[in-house]
Amino acid sequence: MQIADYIRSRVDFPEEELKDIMSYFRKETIAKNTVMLNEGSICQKLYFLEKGVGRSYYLNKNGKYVTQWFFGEGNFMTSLESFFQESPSLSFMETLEDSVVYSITKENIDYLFEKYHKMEKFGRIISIDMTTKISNKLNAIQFQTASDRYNYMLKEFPNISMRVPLGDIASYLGITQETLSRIRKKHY
Amino acid sequence: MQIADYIRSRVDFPEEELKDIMSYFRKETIAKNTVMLNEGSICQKLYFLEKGVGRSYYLNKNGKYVTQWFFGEGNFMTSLESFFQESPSLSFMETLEDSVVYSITKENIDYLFEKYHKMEKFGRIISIDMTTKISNKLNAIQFQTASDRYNYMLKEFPNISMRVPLGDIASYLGITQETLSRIRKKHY
DNA sequence: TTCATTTTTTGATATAGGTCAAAAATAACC
DNA sequence: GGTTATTTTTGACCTATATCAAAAAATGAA
Repeated sequence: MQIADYIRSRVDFPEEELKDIMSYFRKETIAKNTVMLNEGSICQKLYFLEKGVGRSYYLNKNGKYVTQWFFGEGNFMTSLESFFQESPSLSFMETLEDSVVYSITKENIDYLFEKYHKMEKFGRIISIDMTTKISNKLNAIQFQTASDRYNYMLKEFPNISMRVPLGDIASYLGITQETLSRIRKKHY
Repeated sequence: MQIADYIRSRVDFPEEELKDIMSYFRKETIAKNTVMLNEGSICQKLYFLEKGVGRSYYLNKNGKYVTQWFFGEGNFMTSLESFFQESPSLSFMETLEDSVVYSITKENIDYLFEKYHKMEKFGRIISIDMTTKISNKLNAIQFQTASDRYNYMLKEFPNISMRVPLGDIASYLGITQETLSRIRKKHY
């Protein structure tokens, strides 16, 4: 999915505004397993993932890496609070495949928010979408068995579940990798 | 906390804009244990809770009511997707105490979003805040023991934890009420 | 106040999923 | 292509928390 199409699908910008907005995004290619953001540093960019997969994760108090979120094609990828509040990130962010992204800086997106009323609207709509998605995860995690959680994963990230390490998925779902392995076996 | 102060704290509206915005909110008093939104119906209003406590909850597939979120004084209260996407709500919403709220309709808030660029900004900021909060809950729930979860609850909702039924908190935290009761006992 | 209802606590037992350890299967690299 | 490193699977055992049941405490209505 192209970023322009994605934006258009959410807010009907006049074409010349969209063109201007697009000019602030920079295309980048990022190799597999590149850590794009470290814990403690401030997230400098908002990425739109055109191709590839990424995840955010953090180091929990038992010294284990826990996946917080997966990012697939056609989605924005960032550490939301760190980027928007310019605060030290609590999590890491990395690519899990060679990826093609479009990135924009905080400065530029703020400029666009100021410049275009519709850009703010776009920001609001995207944020509400994100809230809904996280809320879905929460509902899945909170009261469901390990195997229900895996079904949620398959539904929410249909084309990611088979492309990323099992351990990353297990920690995302709050179960151990051994348990996930056994679930997959039953699942055939 | 007054709603005007809350809005001011997030975005610096010119006073006359704020005044106009305020005029679209209607003060309401809602008695304890009033169901404000039913599962399946479309959430008609966004509420700002000036006084009282509320919660949203849903009926899970085992026929149990599960608290999804608590709303305390000085916060907005709504079913986000239902209100903004005008879709049937997946959850119920109720007051847990006699409450004083300021409400606004979807139609009016959309009008204000269109009218004031800064209103869109306010909407965006609020949504990001909400995402952060949900994300905090998720991190607490996902990998922590029952007792850690209760500590999260105390921290996130300091002045709510002692005002609402134990069973409502237990389901919010994804544990049984018996377990929560035992935790509270140890807690001294 | 008293009685009925709801909520919370306590006790006994069961179980889903965790932990630890090692084997098997894949993937990465010279 | 063979060797090493990484990831996944399998097995045996354990523990935190669920479940079920019933007593105690708190709340509310008349």
